[in-house]
Amino acid sequence: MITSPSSVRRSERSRRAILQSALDLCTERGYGHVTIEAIAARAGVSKKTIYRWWPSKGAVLLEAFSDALIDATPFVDTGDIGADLRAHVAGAVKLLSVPPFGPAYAGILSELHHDDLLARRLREELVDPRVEEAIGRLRSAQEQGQIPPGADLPLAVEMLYGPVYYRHVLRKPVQDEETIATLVNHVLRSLRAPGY
Amino acid sequence: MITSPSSVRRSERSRRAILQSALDLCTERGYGHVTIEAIAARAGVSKKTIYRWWPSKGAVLLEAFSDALIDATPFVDTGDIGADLRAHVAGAVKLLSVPPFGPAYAGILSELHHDDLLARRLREELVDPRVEEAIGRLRSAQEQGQIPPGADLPLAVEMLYGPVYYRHVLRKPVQDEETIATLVNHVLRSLRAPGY
DNA sequence: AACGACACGACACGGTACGTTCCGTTTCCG
DNA sequence: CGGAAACGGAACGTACCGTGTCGTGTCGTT
Repeated sequence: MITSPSSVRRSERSRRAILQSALDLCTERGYGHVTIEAIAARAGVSKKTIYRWWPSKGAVLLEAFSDALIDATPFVDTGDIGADLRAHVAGAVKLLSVPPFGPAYAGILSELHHDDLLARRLREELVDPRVEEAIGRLRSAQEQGQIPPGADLPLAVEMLYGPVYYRHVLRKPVQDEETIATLVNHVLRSLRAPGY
Repeated sequence: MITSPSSVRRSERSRRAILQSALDLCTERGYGHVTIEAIAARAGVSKKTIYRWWPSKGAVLLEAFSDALIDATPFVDTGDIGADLRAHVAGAVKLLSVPPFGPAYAGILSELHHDDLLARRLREELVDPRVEEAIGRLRSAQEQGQIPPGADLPLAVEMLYGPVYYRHVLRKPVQDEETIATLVNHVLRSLRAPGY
């Protein structure tokens, strides 16, 4: 997320304080009260310093959220694709269910429509790579015979992610473990079943 | 969407001018430039008049968008559930692909995180009723033997809507007809296939 | 060790949109 | 025909935006 100067003289202290302050504000007062001015005040930092390294508050939160999501939803391979997908989706659901990460991601998504740069960054730096990883995990299962050869793996990933994140956008209560398991099972079934 | 006074003396002329101006601004200048002040100026209306009947600009656009979506995606029953679902989803995709409705809906979704009232209204007045209608259409197919008796119909609806709308949020290029057909087929397969 | 470049905190600026209030006018119900 | 209510217009203070300026301090360079 580092933007232009990319200098070695950047203050790591300020960077951490900014990211942490942004998340704290998100927890305590909600995304709507996360403003550049509030972040600067809480972090003991000049607004100029924030604008020097990030183009918007969405970009600040994307950097903070991105690390958390990657940690919370690793792509493991235990050999059981069903169990692995359940654990993966459950990780995302759990992360989204607790402040500041749920509100932070909702807020980031809410900026996309008027912030082309942020939208591109979210896709290129977070969504697309993770979709690729998910496809990779499915392909591995495919090679082990758990998924038929001709299956539409990219579509499968969308059918997994789509409901989870769209529900988050609509602010419906998050799914429980059983719902996740049912979703994963249905997606896998749709790949295995004979053509329509 | 009428809020408090609910008076018969309300100016229908102003109401129409406000809704149309909001959509026009969305088309011409983008959702970001749709402000209460801009709507009022274009509609030749006082800001007070807008605030009297709607709590926010999101509520104004929701009223305008809601009518359009309901018109564009009817739930028909030709007896072929696959064809009907394809037509239904295609209607939604097509509506979202053209201004002002695509940007308008993205903008409405972007307000949900800081506007509890708007979120509730969207769910109660648009999303939930349409989910129910979709379930109803699936149940009809179920009674005709096109879908097994024990199928999880609510989940099926989420698997249909989730990918379409989440892609819209992420601003990925909209799906083509073939992708829609594949999605519908997979969802129907997941209902028909034997348990995992 | 001295220099010079650059990130830093601070503060002030004009601009925009917010949501509210007041006023005088118009419209329509009773 | 009288009065209540919605109306358009204008102005208000507040909040945050993104930018500019300035003096300070801290690093690399020589």
